[in-house]
Amino acid sequence: MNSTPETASDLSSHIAANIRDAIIKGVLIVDERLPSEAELSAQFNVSRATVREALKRLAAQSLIRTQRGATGGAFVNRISFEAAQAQQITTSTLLLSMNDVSFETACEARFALERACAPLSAARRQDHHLDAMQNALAAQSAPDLSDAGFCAADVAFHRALVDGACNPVLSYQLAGAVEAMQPLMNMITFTAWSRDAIVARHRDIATAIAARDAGAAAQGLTLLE
Amino acid sequence: MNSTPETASDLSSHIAANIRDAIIKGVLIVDERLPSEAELSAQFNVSRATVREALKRLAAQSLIRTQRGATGGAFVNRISFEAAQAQQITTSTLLLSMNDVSFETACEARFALERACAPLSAARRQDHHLDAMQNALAAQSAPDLSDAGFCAADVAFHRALVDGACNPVLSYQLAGAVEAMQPLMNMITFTAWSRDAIVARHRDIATAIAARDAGAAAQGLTLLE
DNA sequence: TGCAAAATTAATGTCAGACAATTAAAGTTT
DNA sequence: AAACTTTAATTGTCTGACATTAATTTTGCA
Repeated sequence: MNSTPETASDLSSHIAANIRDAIIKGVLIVDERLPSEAELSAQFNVSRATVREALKRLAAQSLIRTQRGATGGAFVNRISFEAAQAQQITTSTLLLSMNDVSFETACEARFALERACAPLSAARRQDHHLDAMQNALAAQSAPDLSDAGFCAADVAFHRALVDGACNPVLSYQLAGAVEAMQPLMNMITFTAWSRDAIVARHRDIATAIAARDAGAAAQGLTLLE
Repeated sequence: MNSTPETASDLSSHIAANIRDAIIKGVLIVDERLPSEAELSAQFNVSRATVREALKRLAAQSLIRTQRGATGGAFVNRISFEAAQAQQITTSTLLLSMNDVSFETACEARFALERACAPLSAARRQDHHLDAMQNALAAQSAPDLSDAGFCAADVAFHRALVDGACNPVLSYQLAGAVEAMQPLMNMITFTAWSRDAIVARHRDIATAIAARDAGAAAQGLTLLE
């Protein structure tokens, strides 16, 4: 019911909250044009500069887009999973780096979530998901790969696994958890041995997913943890 | 490595992206003060109004906060799980309402995620989590409760279940999935029978979590789906 | 007439300068 | 020493102007 506390005393916060609520409640629908900045400033009885600051706030949340020109203006955005994911990844990453979350806590969350989508992924994965996993595996097997590169390939592998569930809601929710791990992992130095162990587990998981074997996939994830 | 595409040609987008990257890369650390608006406008060679629009964009993402007065200015925010959750819930809710995601898809995601944290919740739940579940159960059992009220209590129950895992990362990620379901559920009319069935399942789950029985909790969630 | 070029118009983007409001710190008085 | 006053720095807001963009209308000419 409530959208955001927003007790700030700024006029621009207030106006942004006002318009945001209208979008959330469906008073303003997707692709509908908002009144022009001049009209808004008249409606809210503030200057155009203040209205603009409010609109920039909304634009930062991808709630609106603006277009210049005669028929331009601010339009309600249809929030795409893609845009939302990008934002969520940024937020999740900062969240972990700023709140000294332990590697264990983050790992635990990630693996719990991934185990949840392993059965779905085993059931629904398509060829391109398998290809993506194989590519990531190949990348991780390169002997002269940097730690950062290894981690990046690791993230790619896990994202392919998650995307294999073919559920956009799941992919969206998990993208943050998976990607946000990367900086934490980058702080770890992988020995040749641990790399081999990880790649071996990944190989097991990929095989299980390819064979549509949910149990084996879950088991592989458990061992990886 | 990359933070946001941000190919927009606005100066304010550009400046916001610039500062955002500095925060993400750790050039600007938590609680550090940014240069004043006047200094920033000199540095970027733009007007103060443009700098302000950039700062409002960052404020909308909770990346900075501003303070007035002599020693005021813009400061890098430590993003709290709480604030991030609130934003994620807003985004998730809009995402579902704007992209005609089917009730089934959303449900599938939610239950998959919840099953993932059931074992952790069984292991770590504390008394106040159990209390929250019981309160939600009691609310849901009231015979003259509106559908919206029933859904709200449902959300409260599931959030208590998730929070029982005592993993802030997990709670953060799942809050969006759980809360965003509410508007979708509100469109459903529950018959007295289906309400009783749901409450019975919830009771089973609560009992299982209280008994630290992970298997029974997972089973209860599966039946609920 | 038909079509291309030019003018018009309406909107956002940017700028400059001013003043109001707020807050911490320095200074002054009792 | 404590309470009050002044000062200075900074964000918040307003006004009015001009630049830029892009759709629409008008004009001019073949």
